[in-house]
Amino acid sequence: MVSSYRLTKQAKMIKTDDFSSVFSFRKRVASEHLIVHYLPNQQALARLGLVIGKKTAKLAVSRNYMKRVLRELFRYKQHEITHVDLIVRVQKKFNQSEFKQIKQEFDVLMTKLNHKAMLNTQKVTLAPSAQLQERS
RNA sequence: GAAGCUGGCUAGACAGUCGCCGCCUAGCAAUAGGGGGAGGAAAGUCCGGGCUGCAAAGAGCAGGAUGACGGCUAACGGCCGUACAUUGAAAUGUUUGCUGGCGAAAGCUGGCAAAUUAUAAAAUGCGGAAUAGGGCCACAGAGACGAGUAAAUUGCGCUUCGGCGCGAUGGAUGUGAAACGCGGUAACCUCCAUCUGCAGCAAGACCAAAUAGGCUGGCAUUGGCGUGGCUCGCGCCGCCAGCGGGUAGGUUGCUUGAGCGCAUAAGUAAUUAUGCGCCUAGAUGAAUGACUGUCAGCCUUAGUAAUAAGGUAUACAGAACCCGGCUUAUCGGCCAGCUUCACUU
RNA sequence: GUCCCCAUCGUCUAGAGGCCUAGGACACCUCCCUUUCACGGAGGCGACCGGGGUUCGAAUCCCCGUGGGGACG
Repeated sequence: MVSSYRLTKQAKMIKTDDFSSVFSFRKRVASEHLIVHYLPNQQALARLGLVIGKKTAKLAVSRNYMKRVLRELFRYKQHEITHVDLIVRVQKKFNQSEFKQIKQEFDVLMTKLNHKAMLNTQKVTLAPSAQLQERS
């Protein structure tokens, strides 16, 4: 167990290529407010990308709040998540009164994802074509 | 004290745990310590500037903006003062009606309702055009700015004595406006005065990497491009269109500025001058968050009240080069001032 | 961030101050035609994005907002 709960810059996903590769992997888990896309990566940590469109919340304040909350939740859980690239999409907007529900949803999603990703990594190691796709 | 207004300030506070983004110090580094970290509107992008590039942006036209008068300002379509117009209180006054008390009566004194005038504080709006010119004015009406009509009165002339012709007058119908007053409309064109070159930090500068100096078609020094309206001027020398291909990294611009606070002086005020003190965000897939406790706040319940218990985590909303305004959104709280009325001394 | 554009029945649109109680097409509703449906015919329902201003009079002109869309190095 790593002692620090720091969120480093390496754990952030920035480039468009990363985002599109995760989306093209076409695996996801969802709850009422959130959709999480994921792709197992070769690095020693989990990486996070956030997508919150103007459609879900019109105000910049609420969009920024949602980003902060999701980043915070990821920060607490980052060492319990297997090494995947995550993209969290917000499907339905939430505010401060719904924080506890969001936290619960996030935890449930992460345990689900860990479970699924374990299965997937086994498949990936078996199938060489998926590795090729990842290298490209 | 009540009513109606105007202006300003603030935008929950404190403590703790885990984190985010710059800066400074130490360190090879990991990291550690210190200190800082959203707003009054950061918003809309409606105006005005600074700054940067285009020639130090140079001339003219076109286009655009503004418009009482005076002032303030870096500038403004902003602000302040004055004048004019419109609006503006059941608080007061006045009138009318109903009704009560006191009184022999004259009368005095209330209550309710309705109507209405004048206004206060305050809010909103503002150029000229019979005398520069053009356009438009539906319906109604004889007639919409050229002219010209029926009845009435009256003057003159003619008369077959029934009237007819010409001129003048005020008035009628209908109209937003009128019987000639050279109307109304310039938030229709235009004219007058003042201002105005264009683009915007994705401006611009530097570094690195890569591509290219390819192909096809067209025009070519009386030409083309750069200033994205035009002409001249100035600068550069191939240019334009299509096809194909390649980048879309980093540093800087980047926060000390028409800056903020206090005091004094000038001015009715906006504002200005002087002195002293202070440094107050600089992200770039975009930093301020989450949780806990106490006290405020709000809601509900109990209680005459003080208060107690429970809940809610709190308006509008997040800097992106920087300022001055305007407009729009907004839960509350505090302070100051103005007007009218009532009461006390 | 900066710079632009648009808004009219449920949909696509016409409308350059008075002819607008806003026209047309498709859609919807009712009736007729048909044994019935479709086609066709007749009628109806239904809108100027919101608020101010200019004007005698605004869908139209001016200002402020709301919503939607676009472009960039």
